[in-house]
Amino acid sequence: MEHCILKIALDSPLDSLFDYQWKLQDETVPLPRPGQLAIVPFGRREVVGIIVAVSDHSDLPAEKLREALAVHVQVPPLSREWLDLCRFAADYYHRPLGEVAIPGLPKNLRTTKTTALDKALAKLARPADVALPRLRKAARARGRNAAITTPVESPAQAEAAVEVAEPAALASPVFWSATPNLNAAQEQAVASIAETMGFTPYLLFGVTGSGKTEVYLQAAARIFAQAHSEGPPAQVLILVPEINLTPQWLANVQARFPHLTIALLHSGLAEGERLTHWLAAHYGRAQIVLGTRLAILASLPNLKLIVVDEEHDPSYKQQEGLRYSARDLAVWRAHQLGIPVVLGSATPSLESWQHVQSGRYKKLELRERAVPDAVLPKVRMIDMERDRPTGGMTSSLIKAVRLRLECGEQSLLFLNRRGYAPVMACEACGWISNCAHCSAFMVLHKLDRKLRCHHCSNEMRIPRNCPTCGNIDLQPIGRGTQRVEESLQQLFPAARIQRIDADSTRLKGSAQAAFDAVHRGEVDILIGTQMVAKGHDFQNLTLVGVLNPDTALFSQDYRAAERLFAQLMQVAGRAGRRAQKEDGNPSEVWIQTRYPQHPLYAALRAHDYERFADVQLQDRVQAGLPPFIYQALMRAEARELQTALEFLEAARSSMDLPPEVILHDPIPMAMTRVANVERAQLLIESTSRVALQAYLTAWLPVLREIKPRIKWSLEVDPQDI
DNA sequence: AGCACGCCGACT
DNA sequence: GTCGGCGTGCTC
Repeated sequence: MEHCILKIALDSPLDSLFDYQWKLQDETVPLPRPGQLAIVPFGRREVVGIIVAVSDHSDLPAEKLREALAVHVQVPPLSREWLDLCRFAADYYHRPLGEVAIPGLPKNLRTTKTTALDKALAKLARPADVALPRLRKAARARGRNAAITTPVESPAQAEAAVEVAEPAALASPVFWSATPNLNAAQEQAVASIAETMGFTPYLLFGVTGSGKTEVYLQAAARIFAQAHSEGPPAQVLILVPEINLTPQWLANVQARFPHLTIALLHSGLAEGERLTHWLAAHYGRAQIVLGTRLAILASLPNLKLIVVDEEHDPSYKQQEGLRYSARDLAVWRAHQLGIPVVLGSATPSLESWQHVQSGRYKKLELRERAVPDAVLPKVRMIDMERDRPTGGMTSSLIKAVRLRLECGEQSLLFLNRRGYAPVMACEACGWISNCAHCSAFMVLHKLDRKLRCHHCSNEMRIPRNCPTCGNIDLQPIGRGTQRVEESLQQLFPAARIQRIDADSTRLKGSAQAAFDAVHRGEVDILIGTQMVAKGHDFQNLTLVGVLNPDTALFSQDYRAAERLFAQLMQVAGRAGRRAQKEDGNPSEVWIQTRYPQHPLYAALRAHDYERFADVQLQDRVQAGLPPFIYQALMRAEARELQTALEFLEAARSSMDLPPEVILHDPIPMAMTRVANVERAQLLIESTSRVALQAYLTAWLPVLREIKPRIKWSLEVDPQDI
């Protein structure tokens, strides 16, 4: 045999593998192996693909086959398990394997040039005492948001780890620093996780401050210790919802495991760092991999535990391209490997809560706050009908902030709307600042003196007078964080006010700088969007004010209430993280609302997630909504709305329906037009996940034949409908 | 998705 | 006369 056939997955929407020839050389050159990367000609360009199989025949005529150009022998092959994970995700979300497997790899591995790869491999091979100071320095410069690898190996071992696929065993035992005592519930949770034999999904349910992090870390420590006596060092994957949370997590993890190599994987890394960290995980050298949702697709040869912190968080769902749920893939991956997975939350997703009810997930509950004497903040409603707000703030809330200022304690004001004002309007003629390209308003950004559409790149200078009637008295309507910041400056001229939202943190590192300022006590009043609500551990923060949560109460989106409850519980959790000072004020959460009696707020006031969840689940059963039904959503877009609707109509009638599957009417999307494209959607539902999947599998090839061809996509388990 | 080919409008 | 608009066709 002179040639063999490589079956290769490429990052292309074509749903197939591609066959290439590979010339067999003498015995000294090993045969390509599945999981290796290969450079191949594809059309007129050269791309990197993954060898999925090595075979001796192809179904294609020989003249169509081209030769693979090279195989990446520097990098050990991706494992069978990793390829199976990608294959599962590809099948489940109905995308080609290559579109799942390739984009998850660091860019520097996907180029035909190997200079960056060689550099990274050299870095990994370099003796620890040379590489480390440079990484440390870079990390410090970047506010600890960078690469921190702390190898324990001798130079020789580091070399070995780079050259062979299998990681070298650690010579030294696994250390971890002295740990705080656990309370009984924590101890039991740690024991359950660490003693797990085989696949077990756990829901770690506990309010903010109940010590979930401690449970993850000590469970990890025990798993490291067990693995150490058995074989290669174990790896633990920790997923967090936001990039901004990784520095705080990194500091925690490093303090606990100062001798272990930690890899970070999130989209904020520079490409070089990304490659180094990815390789550290791939070689099994990084024992702790900390990252955002994309880290779920990392190569982890010795994975023994997966943690998904704040598992309810919507950011675990990718909202473009391959629309996967990192949390769901985490559970699948744990199942595949026969290992425990811990989903942690104070406000679990209703999906996970339902899995607990049905016995599929095991609940581990932390009822007390772990810090002795820390008490749950008191939640109060401010009736906005009685106490009319000025500048977005009621007099009660202003008074509360002033009290905290006088005590030298920090306040957080939460408003999930960035910009100065969401709309600008002319009171004389009724003109409003509609975007010319989207069905949305242009948002007023006063500092930039711009009206800006948050959905397309459309910007314009704030008009001096009304574009239709010439009236010079244009008014901002409603308020965003910038406007509240302005009011606060007037109300509290001596206070140090910090705004944290997507606009104020656009520059790299600025978010971290802002959070650091808060931690150092250089900020009195913090105003922010959901960016500040998640996970940050503010020690001196004792007041949380929620300015305007009501809009979500009556939303068309059936998940809005669930999201609002989680968000409010989470932002409430920012208050009173530490033990209450003897002479201090109790931590408080003030919620401005026009519906103080609403059941959602009643549950919140009682810190009663369970009651809230049970009521929601009952509603969902009765209404036939997830998690009791499975959904997929097809979206189509075109210049004309009619074209998109007609396409979906054709799609709907293109195939006979099995009895368990329902197709709804095609409808325009809630935001019909974005950047001059009209969008419509078609909802597919079934009481059976298997029936839904089978239908989609059969349906997709039919859809690809529908003419005229327009842009469309399919999302499984959509979050926003 | 890229990338090229291919056939019709405003410019050096 | 050409630069370039995006329709459609192909990629082992």
